[in-house]
Amino acid sequence: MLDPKFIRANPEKVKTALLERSGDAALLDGFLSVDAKWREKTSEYETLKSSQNQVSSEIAKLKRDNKDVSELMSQMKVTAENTRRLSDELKALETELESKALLIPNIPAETTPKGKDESGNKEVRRWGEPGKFGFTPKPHDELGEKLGIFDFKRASKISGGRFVVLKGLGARLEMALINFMLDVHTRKHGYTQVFTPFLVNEGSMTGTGQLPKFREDLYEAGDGLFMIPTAEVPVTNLHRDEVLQAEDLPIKYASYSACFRREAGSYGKDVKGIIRQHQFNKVELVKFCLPERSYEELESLTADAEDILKLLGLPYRVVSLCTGDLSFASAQTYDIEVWFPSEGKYREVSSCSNFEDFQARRMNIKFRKDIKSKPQFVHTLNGSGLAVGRTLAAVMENYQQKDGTFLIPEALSSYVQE
RNA sequence: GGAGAGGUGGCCGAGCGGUUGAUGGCGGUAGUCUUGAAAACUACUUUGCGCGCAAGCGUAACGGGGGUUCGAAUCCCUCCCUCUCCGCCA
Repeated sequence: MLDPKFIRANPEKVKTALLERSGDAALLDGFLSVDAKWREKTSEYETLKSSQNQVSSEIAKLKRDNKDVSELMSQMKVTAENTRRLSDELKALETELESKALLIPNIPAETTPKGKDESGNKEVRRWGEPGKFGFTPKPHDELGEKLGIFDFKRASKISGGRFVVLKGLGARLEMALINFMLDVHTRKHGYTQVFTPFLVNEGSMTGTGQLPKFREDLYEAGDGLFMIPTAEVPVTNLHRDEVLQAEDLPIKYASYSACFRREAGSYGKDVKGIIRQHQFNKVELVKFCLPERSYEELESLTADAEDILKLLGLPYRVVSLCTGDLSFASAQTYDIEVWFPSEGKYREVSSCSNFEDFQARRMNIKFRKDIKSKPQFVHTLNGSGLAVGRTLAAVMENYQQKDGTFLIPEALSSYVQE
């Protein structure tokens, strides 16, 4: 959510930003007109309420002196009627205003490249050289099925499409990657590990921005609960409605979770392999930090995620998403893409974003500089560190041998030893 | 799932429907005293929103929502959450 005061003061700026990220400028006009009505109604209501409060306390005094107040009270019946009516109108406007405000996306950072879609994204850097194979490299799903470590058939029997069963070394490697990533982030990069519920309530989904706009992407579990599409949701919401101490910032969490996505709009995309699943594992990095430091923190968070690929020896590149490709809540995002030899291209394994105070405002997460200063919103960031299934696929493809087996990267060897 | 108890300011904890934004204590901040510290004493110590250049004024908030009333932390309804006991269960 954007700051209403900022929107009022800079309507043109917000409009430009909306158009850049292919948003709807009518959203803004709608917000502003309801906002104007709301402010007018607010002052009308508060004025009336003020006089009502005054008379009420007068009645209290008179009553204590045993004076007759029946006439005053019958007069006040009318006033009470009016304040009730105004308050109802005000509430309706508030609801409308809130629902409009929740649909306005974040404003892209100055440093976010301008562009209308994926083609406007800017490559920032590359690391590693794609390996040379003396044969045609095979896709990971083919390797996995041949080796008996992926079972798509049985997965579709027990669950359906876009699921996989990992077996033997496949299952072992998946867990190994999770533990390896968590170890690196906690021991080397200083994150605190958290393990959270995979089901969250509606308030949490609204806080991080999945709701109200992206309900169709989520699995609803009933009883008001939703299955998380990423650990970002429970972890960022950990500090919802809290005032943090400035000296505790930045707070850095690393969290493993299974992630659940309906992939409603992706029919026909990545139907083979384990690239796009309804359920997948991910280690997520989340930070809460001082506003003036959030862009430095974005750089270091991205570097922390990249470090996993370096340690695994997987070639990758970092791409800065352009305004048109930016996700709803983000001000700036770096995608980390790992090399897939069978496709001859880089594919996303991590998305690292600075949300500035967009999520913090929705979740009411503040900090206090010192005891005397007012609380203000923190900045929140997150990024995958990394998507586990895709990393496993990349390991298999990049380390594959001519005979259809693959080597295990040195960094993982201690994690898969029997 | 059944039975009971409870949700008040950073924390603990009061609160006959009427100067209660809320007694008191702890904590915190500033000051007095002291060579320094402690102790003691004094004062201050919630946040959101609207209006205003500002000082400030107004309004709202005692788990959430609704109701009764001139007036609700206090009464009624409803939902949520926590705890205890029983049942069931990895």
